[in-house]
Amino acid sequence: MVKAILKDDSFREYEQGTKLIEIAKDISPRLAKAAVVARVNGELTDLRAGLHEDAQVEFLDFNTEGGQEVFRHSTAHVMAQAVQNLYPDTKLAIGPAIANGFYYDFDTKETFSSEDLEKIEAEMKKIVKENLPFERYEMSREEALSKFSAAGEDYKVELIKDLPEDATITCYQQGDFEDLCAGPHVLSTGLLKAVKLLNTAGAYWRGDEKNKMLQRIYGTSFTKKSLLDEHLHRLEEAKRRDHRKLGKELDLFSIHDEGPGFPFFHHKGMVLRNELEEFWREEHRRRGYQEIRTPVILNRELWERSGHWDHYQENMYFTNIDENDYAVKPMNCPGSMIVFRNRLYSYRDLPLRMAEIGLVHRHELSGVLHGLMRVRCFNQDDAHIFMLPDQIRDEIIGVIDLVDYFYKVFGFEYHVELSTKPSKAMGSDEIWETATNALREALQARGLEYRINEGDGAFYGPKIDFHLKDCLDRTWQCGTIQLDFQMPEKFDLEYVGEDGQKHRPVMIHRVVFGSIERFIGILIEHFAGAFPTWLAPVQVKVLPIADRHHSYARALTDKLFDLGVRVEIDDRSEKVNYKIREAQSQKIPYMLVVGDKEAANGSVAVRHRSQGDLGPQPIEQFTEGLLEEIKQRQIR
RNA sequence: GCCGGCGUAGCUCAGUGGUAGAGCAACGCACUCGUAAUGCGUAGGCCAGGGGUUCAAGUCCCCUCGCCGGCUCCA
Repeated sequence: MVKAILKDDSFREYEQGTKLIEIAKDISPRLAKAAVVARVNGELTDLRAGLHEDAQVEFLDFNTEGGQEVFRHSTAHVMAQAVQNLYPDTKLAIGPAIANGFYYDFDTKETFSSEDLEKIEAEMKKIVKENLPFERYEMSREEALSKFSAAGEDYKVELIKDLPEDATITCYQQGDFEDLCAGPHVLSTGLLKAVKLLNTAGAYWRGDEKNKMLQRIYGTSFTKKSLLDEHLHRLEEAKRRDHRKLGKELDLFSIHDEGPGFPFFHHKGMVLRNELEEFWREEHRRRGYQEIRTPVILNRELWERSGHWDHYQENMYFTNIDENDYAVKPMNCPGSMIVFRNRLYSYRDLPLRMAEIGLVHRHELSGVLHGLMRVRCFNQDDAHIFMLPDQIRDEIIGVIDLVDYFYKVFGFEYHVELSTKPSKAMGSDEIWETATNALREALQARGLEYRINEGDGAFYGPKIDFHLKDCLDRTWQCGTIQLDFQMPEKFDLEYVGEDGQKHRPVMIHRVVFGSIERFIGILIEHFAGAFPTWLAPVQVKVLPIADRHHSYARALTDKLFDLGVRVEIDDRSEKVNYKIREAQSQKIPYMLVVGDKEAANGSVAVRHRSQGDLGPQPIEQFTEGLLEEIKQRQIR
């Protein structure tokens, strides 16, 4: 007999080898019905597998992360089967579950059109209807190699060859389709009731652009059609929040063929942007930063010295002045180096926090441009902190606090990554080790959870990245903290220490918004264009009901204007309903309807864009509340 | 840059080889109105750009540019 120890620490005994699905049924038929996969001693395991020793046993349904992943992964297998049924000469690459679904990469002469996706989906439905069991079996390395090379599955052969010598090689089979797979899988295809193939895309084998480009099909699946419909509906809703769409509708910015990747900011976008910068300056002043501004174009020698000429050239733009080579800055740091070196600092001056909102240009591949999220010129809210080695930890913690404070003001949730030494890097392994550890310690001291992003550091140092999500849950790097021992060396930076000797300072590069453009993109999608009042391009719209109310409405508008409120009046000969509709669709926080009653007693009828009609208020009461809301930067 | 899709009025989109359309927006006139669209009228297009096929091209083919979804890359 073996013990199955359940989540509540109780246990049940079964004969050795009892299938997990039987155990689930024994506990509760409902549990067995909902279960997608089991977790045995922390390992995801097929429900069909037997329990052979005492173990912690847990059953995961579709509502768990692991359950969903297994469910989607099984759907990917069914898709691969459907594709091979319809297009027999297709070779299979890989097909994992991803955040909201799954994909599978195929090598085939066919180019899949949307009609093909429908055909494949129909074929998948057939396979689901057949309710084929997913069966697992193990095989030796040789057996696996001969099986998959005989089948012409070159990519699988490559995968097998890369498995460690002693790895257990497993295959899963449903019907006559089998695939190399570590598993686990759901019991049978019949569970995969609601499937939708979403789109196709090219993807390099193993993500390397030197390799062949494969065809990837993305899809998603759910246990019930209603859940799938809900998900598809959410996707539609998300498209309405797209910053590119809202940027146009709200007249914030535009991007033109005349400058792909170079956004034009319109007046309303600039108002928003200036508010962000004002907030930024206020907070940086408070936290002991000074502000500088350095040129956009600097000569070749500088970029050679900084290492950008060697390590970053393919992303840079160049020009020639008086027969000398110059480059347009892709980063602000070399400019800051020059400012630091401009005079001699004492250890008493450190840490020196030197901020710059700097316009940088980077040559990005045309295919990656995306609204304001990825552009070819953007403003970084940069800062370079020069410090003594023993100030590193506190300074990093200070920046982490700053980023956290900023993101909370906007109500953003974020996740953190620690990126380590890339292949194209300057400096010794030891220095990288020290720098990476300093970042890690700061994260731990602050109790922040983080992921390791191997090899994704900047060429001059490791970094902590702060990622935010857009309307489709795609994540974008915004804030970053990079520790740099290289630049001070390259630029021969020095300060005079307590001992009267010259010493090398350590440096942090950091941004909070990251790119102001990208941050605005995130901001637009996060609020769906309904910005907090302090950021709203127009904060109040005054709506006179008829022409005879114009003078009262204008006096009111002037009064608000004098208080520093961004106010507009809609004095067109239109009905109030029409004016409200327009103000609503512009997502203006407050509409003040004024007619006979208001003009008579000096009041305003307040309408809030999301709370609706708030009724009449004396003007002073309204302005008082409004100014307070703006001052506090409230989200409402 | 690579794979696939797309490009028609300011915006959203119809238009399957035979005279370029609608709604909204703009402009004009009337209406003076109480919490999400008043009515009537006017104007607006080198159908992304270039080349080709055809008696005839928005429509079919080729090239270029741009956009969208991915890959790769990154703030």
